[in-house]
Amino acid sequence: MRSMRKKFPGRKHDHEVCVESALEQAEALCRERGARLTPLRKRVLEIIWESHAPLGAYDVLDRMNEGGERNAPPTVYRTLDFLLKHGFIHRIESQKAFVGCAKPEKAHMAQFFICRDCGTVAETHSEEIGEAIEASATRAGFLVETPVMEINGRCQECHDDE
Amino acid sequence: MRSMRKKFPGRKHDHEVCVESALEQAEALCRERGARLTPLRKRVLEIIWESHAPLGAYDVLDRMNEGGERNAPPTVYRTLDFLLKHGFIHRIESQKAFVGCAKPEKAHMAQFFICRDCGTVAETHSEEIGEAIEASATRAGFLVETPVMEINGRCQECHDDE
DNA sequence: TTTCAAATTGTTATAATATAACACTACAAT
DNA sequence: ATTGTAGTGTTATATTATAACAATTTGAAA
Repeated sequence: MRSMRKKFPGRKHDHEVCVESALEQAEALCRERGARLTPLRKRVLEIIWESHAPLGAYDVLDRMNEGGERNAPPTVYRTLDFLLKHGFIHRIESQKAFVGCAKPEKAHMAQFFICRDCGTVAETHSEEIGEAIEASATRAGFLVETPVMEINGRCQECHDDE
Repeated sequence: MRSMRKKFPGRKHDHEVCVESALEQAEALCRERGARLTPLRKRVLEIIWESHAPLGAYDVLDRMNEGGERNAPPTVYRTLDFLLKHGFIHRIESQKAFVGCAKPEKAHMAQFFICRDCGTVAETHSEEIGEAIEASATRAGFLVETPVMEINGRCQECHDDE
């Protein structure tokens, strides 16, 4: 079944649908939670979702200010904090950059596969990895809270290209 | 077998032995590789090994300059790059900090268990986790190169303390 | 509706982390 | 001794992130 391989957001998936659905999910979750997805926050989320490659805080800021606005760093960092807190985005530690979250509805242990060529990040939620980590942690007497798993390498499309 | 639990560097393990052995290993590997463990590099490695908690670049710099020296940031960053390249230290991405490597002899996929209370980092090399990641990567058509696994939580000693 | 408290956003300044660029020195091989 | 390379010193600056406080907006109570 070829399509099973396609965990990675392909080069020509319908990205508009992808963004719209992310924004709608965020709206719905904010409504549920009594949080406010203000125009500023919605705009930042939209900017981050413009691609599946992580975007640095100052890149987001530049995009926000393209129309001549004068937003300053604290504005973007505060907004990113809000989006992080609600699980709408993730921070990719190894890149100091932010990417949309594919499963914002509940906190979860995620793995990020990051392609060094195209920069695309795919998020997975493997039970198997989760269990392996728990097992390893237990042996060390360790209580897992927030694991960071960023697996750098090359995606199918990029190594097909050579 | 109680001692099996002790993957974590305990509060009272013999840390001098720990540091000395790390320095000796680095010396030996440099000899093998025709690399030079200069006094500067040795000193930085020693500083990083002073504890099992990761140390920021500027903390290292401060330690280097305690005797009135005037080393500047590029000096420490260059030295850290050398130590990273040879696998003598790791960078903990989620903390922008550096910690000694327990297995410098060859490149390896490692997991870091990081205690949020005492800051201690324990390095493990679980086959099981490695295999789970490879399996997940294969399903996504992904070629793993350098995974970053930083598992934040609490170590045994710290949650025993409450 | 008015008013108030809390949340959000704006603004200025600065902290913390990291690198570029170029000068100088030490060392090892001829 | 000469010379090329690796290592170190030095100055300046880039990049990422936050502190502190002011102004504004908002939603709900009075």
